[in-house]
Amino acid sequence: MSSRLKDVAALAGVSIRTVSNVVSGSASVAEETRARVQRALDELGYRPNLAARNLRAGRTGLIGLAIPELHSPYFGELAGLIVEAARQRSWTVVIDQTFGDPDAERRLLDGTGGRLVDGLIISPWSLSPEELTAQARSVPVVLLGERHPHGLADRVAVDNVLAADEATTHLIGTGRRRIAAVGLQPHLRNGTAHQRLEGYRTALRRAGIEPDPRLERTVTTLHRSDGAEAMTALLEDGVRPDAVFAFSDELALGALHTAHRHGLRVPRDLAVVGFDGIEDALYANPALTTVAPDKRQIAERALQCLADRIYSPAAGVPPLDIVVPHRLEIRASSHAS
Amino acid sequence: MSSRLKDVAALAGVSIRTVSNVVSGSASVAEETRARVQRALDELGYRPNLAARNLRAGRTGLIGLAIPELHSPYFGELAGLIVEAARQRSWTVVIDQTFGDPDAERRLLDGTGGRLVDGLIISPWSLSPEELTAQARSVPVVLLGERHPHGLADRVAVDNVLAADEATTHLIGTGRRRIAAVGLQPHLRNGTAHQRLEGYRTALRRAGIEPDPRLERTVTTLHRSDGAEAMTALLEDGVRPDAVFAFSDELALGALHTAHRHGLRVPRDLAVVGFDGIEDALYANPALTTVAPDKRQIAERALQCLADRIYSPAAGVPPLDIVVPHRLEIRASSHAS
DNA sequence: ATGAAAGCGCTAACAG
DNA sequence: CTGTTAGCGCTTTCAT
Repeated sequence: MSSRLKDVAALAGVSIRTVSNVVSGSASVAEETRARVQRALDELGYRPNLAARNLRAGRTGLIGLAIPELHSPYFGELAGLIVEAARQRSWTVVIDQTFGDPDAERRLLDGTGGRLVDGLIISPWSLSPEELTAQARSVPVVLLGERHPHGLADRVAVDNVLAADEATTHLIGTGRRRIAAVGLQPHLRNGTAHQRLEGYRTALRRAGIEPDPRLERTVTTLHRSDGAEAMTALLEDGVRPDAVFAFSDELALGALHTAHRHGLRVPRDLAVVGFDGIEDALYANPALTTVAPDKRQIAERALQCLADRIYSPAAGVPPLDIVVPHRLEIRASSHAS
Repeated sequence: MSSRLKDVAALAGVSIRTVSNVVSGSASVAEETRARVQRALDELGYRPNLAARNLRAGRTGLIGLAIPELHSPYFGELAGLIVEAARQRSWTVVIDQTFGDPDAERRLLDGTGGRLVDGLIISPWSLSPEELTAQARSVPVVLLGERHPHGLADRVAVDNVLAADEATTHLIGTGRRRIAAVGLQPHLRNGTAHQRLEGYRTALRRAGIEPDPRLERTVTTLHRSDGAEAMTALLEDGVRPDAVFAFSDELALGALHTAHRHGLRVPRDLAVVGFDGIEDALYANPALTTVAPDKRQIAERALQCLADRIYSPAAGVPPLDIVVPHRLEIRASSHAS
């Protein structure tokens, strides 16, 4: 088995306390003693037991990251940035995938299953803002994406309404009139898709175009296959879109794929715009125009919020609602036809 | 602050022991007592302190997953599967990104920084097999991908030589003769790229084609941008490839992108095959042929190895070298020209 | 069926 | 500068 401070102390012929001091480097230790202890440390291959340290400290140095799924590019990229931002603050990240299961989201929020992490970053899919509010919270929480009406937790997100408006306005500016919206998710309580729809409709109306319900398409998930199916349905239903605004890049890539299969030329016959700014979008053929949230800043701000809550004294600070900037990356898929 | 067993016991008027029994549901408790304790539990919103439980148990229920980067699709997909497979075994995953830094890989393997996880799954990039062997190990380790010559840790991987041979043979079968290999990484000690190169050359020679060094291309990383650059270089160097076998799907997608830009038609003018079986490949335009490792099985087997090492009594079992199946997914990007 | 108490490995307050 | 010891919150052995 692995050795403990006691073993090292015995071997070096000093007290446990001295070994602890050498390990932590905190208090000063006589040079000769330190050398002897260090030798014992090396000989036994001592590794501190973090469970014990955590119990003692009352903190674990772990933060939870709860996202719907790790395999989708958006969440993969975001998770990578969060893990890195956490590491810079000497935190370690434990990852939970909720797959949009409302029970899983609830369980993580209310801490059933035990208190392990010092804080939680969660990107909720299935819980409504009201339910998010209702959940008891055992540690500081940061919400990604979802709005939190009564402000009981910090929140970091882009302005979805504005971003969708900009994307749609851009399409209108390239001469498109029959712009489909792909990505409605009425089965989820989550408000993100709704906000993007709102921005889309607002932009249309501003341009004097009345939103056509047949151009607004529901999807089950945000994956490429859903985008491909929605595109197929749009083409088969004969609603003749001249552009697609997809609520995720994956949906957009699926739509692009179907468009190619049907012999449509992008952007000549059909313009396509996505949302998320994933790496794939840049290398798609043609390169995909996308609304790119500043993911690095999302990660950074979320961790900053957690750090403030965890380390700062009182719980006096009111919940923050942090709006992170986004950029409309215009690429070949939405050039003028 | 959060409440402890002691607080609940005091409120319910029972001993700590009884509360613990109710929480764990292990020993039998009188129905009336249980109800009273449960009420106290609910009232105080008791959440077990996992650090304490871990210290007591001598295990943390955490396993480490160390991968070069989370944002790349292959590792994102793999990490998602591993997190899910771990959850089914009641383990939680903490993620480390090494970015291929040899020091980071060493540190994780030898447990410097303390013992937190019960086991470690690591996908090494920069350490040579020899170095991997030399590292002291504080917990069971499973290596993904890299061969471990002296067999001091379990290893799970596809047969890279065979898989590369198959991919190359497939390209030869479509009539290609000038097949470029993109993805050599001589600056890394890791042997994966070398194995794929070996399979590639073997297939060429079997078909009577002498490998042309000018068709073998080095990359810095396995990202799309590297694939795009390598493709540009291939075209500018005038070596006129009629096919590209890329050692990752990302490289292949980058190459595909560049090919399109240069007006080449895939697969007519150029066939492209990737490696990894990522989701993007299926939705690329044209859909990308790829060597797809059974990632679910990689995750499953890796966790099985850890479980055996962690729970099984003696360390008698010799290290396993598990070869996971792969499939050559033939798609439009490599159809006959 | 329940209570009392030891002890997991570590840090830090207290003593010397 | 270094030794002794309490105690973090939990599980479990030993008693009752």
